[in-house]
Amino acid sequence: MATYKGYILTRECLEDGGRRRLHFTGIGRDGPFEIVITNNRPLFFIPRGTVFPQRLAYLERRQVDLTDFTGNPVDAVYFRTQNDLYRARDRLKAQGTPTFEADVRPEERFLMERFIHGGIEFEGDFNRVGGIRQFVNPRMRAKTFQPQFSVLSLDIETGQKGELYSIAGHFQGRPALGPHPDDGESCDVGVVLLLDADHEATDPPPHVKNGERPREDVLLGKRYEHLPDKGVLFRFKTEKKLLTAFLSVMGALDPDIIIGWHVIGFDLMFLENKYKAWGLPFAIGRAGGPPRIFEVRKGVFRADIPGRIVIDGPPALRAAFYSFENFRLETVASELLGQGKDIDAKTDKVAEIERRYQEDKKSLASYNLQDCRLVSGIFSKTGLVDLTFKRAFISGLPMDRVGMSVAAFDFFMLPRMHRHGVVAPNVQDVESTGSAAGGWVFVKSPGFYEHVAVFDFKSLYPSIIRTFKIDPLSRLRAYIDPLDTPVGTSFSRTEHILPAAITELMAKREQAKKDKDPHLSQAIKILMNSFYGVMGTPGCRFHDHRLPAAITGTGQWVLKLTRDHFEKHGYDVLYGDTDSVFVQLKRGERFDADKAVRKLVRRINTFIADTIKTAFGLESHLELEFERHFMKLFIPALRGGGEGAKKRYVGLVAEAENEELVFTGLEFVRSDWTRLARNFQYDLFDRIFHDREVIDWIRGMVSDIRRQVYDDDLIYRKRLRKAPAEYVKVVPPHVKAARLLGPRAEGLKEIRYVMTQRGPIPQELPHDDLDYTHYIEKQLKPIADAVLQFLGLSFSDIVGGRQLTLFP
DNA sequence: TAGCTACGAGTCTCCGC
DNA sequence: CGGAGACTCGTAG
Repeated sequence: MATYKGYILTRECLEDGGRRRLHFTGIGRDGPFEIVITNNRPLFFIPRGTVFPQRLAYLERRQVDLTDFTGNPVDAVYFRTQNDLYRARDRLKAQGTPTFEADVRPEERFLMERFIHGGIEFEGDFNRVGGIRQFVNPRMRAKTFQPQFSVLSLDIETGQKGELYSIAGHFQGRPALGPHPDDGESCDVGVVLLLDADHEATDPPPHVKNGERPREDVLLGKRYEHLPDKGVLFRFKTEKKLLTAFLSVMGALDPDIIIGWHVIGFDLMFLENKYKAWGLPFAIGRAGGPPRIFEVRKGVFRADIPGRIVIDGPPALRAAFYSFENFRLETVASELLGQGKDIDAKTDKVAEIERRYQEDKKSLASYNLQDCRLVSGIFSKTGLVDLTFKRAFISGLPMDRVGMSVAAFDFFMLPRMHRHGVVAPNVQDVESTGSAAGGWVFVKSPGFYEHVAVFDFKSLYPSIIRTFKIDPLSRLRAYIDPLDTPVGTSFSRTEHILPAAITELMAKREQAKKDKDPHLSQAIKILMNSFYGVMGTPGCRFHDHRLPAAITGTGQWVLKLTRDHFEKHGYDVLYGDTDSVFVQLKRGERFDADKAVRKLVRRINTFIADTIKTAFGLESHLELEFERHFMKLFIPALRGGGEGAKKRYVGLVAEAENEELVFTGLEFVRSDWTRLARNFQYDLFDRIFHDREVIDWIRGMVSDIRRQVYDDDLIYRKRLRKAPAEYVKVVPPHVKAARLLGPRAEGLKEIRYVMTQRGPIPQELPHDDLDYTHYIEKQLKPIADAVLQFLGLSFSDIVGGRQLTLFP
C-alpha cells in the first residue's frame, strides 16, 4: 500500500437502494482521484432514557460521554442509511423527543471530526474506475496540500431562438491530454467549438465513453483552424456533434475548476437543457458524471459537478469585497484589466452576435474566446482562485461554499464541542433568544477641523472574544471559574474554545502578512469577523444573543474607556464609530505627528490592559492602532438640525507628495446619487480644503446644467429589491420609472432613470424634457448647503433665490 | 443549501387642520 | 397644507 497526498475538491453522500457511501473527489500530484467511504454510519444523538417509537429502524444505540446544552446526557444512535436517520428523526419529533445534530451532513461530519480542511494524506490501494484512481476506505488524515489547479474559463454564445452558436474555453494548467500529454507540462490554450451548418465540417473529436480516457489528442487534431492567441477552432455541422465534441474536450482538458461569468445560471443551465433536448448525457464531470445544477435562492445558482469546482466571477468578486459600478463583464474587465470587449457596450450585443454568426462566424468564435480570456484575466488579476482556496483552507468548507458563515462555524465548533463533551441542537430547534445591540457611534459637533488623528482597534470583536473568553462553551460552563463581562453576562475563565482559535488565527495572519500572502491574511480576517455575526442568528445552532451582546457591549465599554482616557488627557475626541476614535491633535503635536501618535497608542494600550487586568483579572488582547492623519476634516450636521451626523465625513489626507480626499457615507460614495452630484461634492470639497474660490464656480455649474453641459451625468441608479408591482405601500420615484417599462421591467434588479418635467422616466425611454430645476434643487443644493452653512454662505444666496423658485 | 447592528436621506402617504 | 411617520435604499463598521 502506498501513501498519497491530495486535495479534496468535492464531497457528497450518495445513497441508492439502501447502499450508502461518502464520496470525495480530489486531485493529487498524480492527477485526479476519488475516495469512497463505505464503512461510515450516520448518527444523531437523543436524550438518554428516551423510549424509541415502535419499528424504528436503527443499527445501534450507544451510551456516549456527551451531554446536550443543558447538561443532560445523550445517547448516540447509528443508522444504516441517511433515509433511515431522517425517518427516525421525524418520528421522534412527532412523539416530542428532540434529536441532536441530526441535520449535520455526514460527509461534512466525516471531514470536520478529522480536522480535514481539504488537504489529506491517505494510504490504500486503488482501482481505475472511469479512468480515475478510486480508493475504497483508505486510511485518511489531514495534511496540508496546495495543488496546482487547472482552470477552464467557459463561455457560450447563443442565438435569439435558443440555438447554441458556440462553446469556448480558455484553459490554463496541466491537461489530461493536450499539446504535451506525456511530459505533463502546463499549457495555455483556447478552444472554440462552433456551429456551422454550411462549412465543410471537421470530424468531431472522438466521444469519451464512460469509463474510458480519450485516446486522441483533441487539441492537436488534424482539422482545425487557428484563432489569434493560441486559439483553435473546430466547426460542427449540427448542435449534436458540437455537444458531443464538447464532452471530449472536457475529458481531454479535465479541468479542476470551471470559471465564468454567470456560468452556472446561464451557460451550464443552457447546456444542460441542450443535452437533454438532444438526448445526450451531460457528462462533463470527472469520469463522465453529470452535474446537478439548481437555483439556491432567486438568482443564486449552484452547480455540483463530480470532481470539479465551479467558481462564478460576480459572486466571487462580491464575496471578496470588490465593488464596481455594475458587474457586467465589460465593466469589470475594463476596470481591472483596462480593456473592454470586442463588442463594446454601446452596440446591441445580441444583434452583433447575430450579425457575426450570419456574416463572419470566425469573428464570433474569436469574440467568444476573448470573453473567456477576459474572465481568466479577471481571476488572475484578483487571485480569486487562490483567495477561494485560502478561504476553504482556513474554514474547512469546499471551495464553492466558502461564503457560508454558519457552515464554517459548525465545521470549526462541532468537533471541538464534542471533545468538551457537548452536542448541539438541530438548527430547526433553535429559537431566537433576543437581539443584541451593536456598535456605539458618537459625534461631538459638526463643522471643520484640522489635524485629526484616527485610531482604531485592530480586529476589535475577535480581540474581545479572545480577551473575555466569549464563546458558546464558556457560556454553558459559566459556573466554572466565572468572569463577568462589562455588560454583566458571565463566562468561564477556563472552559472555552474560540479564544485559543483566535489566538492561533491572529498569529497565522501575522505570519501570512510577513510571508506576503494577502489572500491567506484576508481569508483569516473574514473568518474571524464572521464568528460574532453567526452567534447572533437563530440560523446557527450555537445561537445565544447573550454572546454577541457581550461582544458588542464590551466593545462599547472599550470605546468609551478609550474616549474618556483621551479626554482626561485634554484631547478633543470628535467622533467614533464602533472601534475607532477621531482625536484632535494638540498644537505642539502637529509637526511631529508620527511621534505623537506612537506615544498615544502606547499609552492607551497600556491603560486598557491595566484596566482590564485590575477590573477582570484578564490579559488584554486589545490593540489600538494609528490609522490615519486627516490634515482637514469636515463633519456635516444632520439635514434636519444642528447635531452632527454619524457615519458621514470627508477628510483630506496628505502623506509626503500624495494627497487624497476620503469620503465616508456622503453622497460621493452613494451609488443612488447622480454623477453630477458626486462630482460636484468632490470638486466642492477639493476647492474648500484648498481655500479656493467656490461662489463663481457654483454659479457656473448651475448655468452649465441649464446649458445642457451635464446631461450625461443626470442619471439616477437604484436597485429594485422587489418586482415593481409589489411596491404597494409607497411608490418611490425609481419604482414609478420602472413601471413605465411595463413588461420590460420583468426581473429587473436595477433601474436607471432621469427626472423630467413629466417625472421620473427610465433612461432608455425618450426624455428631451429634463427637469434641470430638479437637479439644481435636489442634487446640488443639499450637498452645497451642508458645507456652505459652515462658511456663512447659502446656495440660494449664491445662485439667486428667484432662479430656483420660479419655473422656467 | 439563513453572519450582525447603526444610521441618514429622500420621498411618499396619511392625518388633522 | 404641513408635519409625522413609514418605507426604501445604500452605507459604515
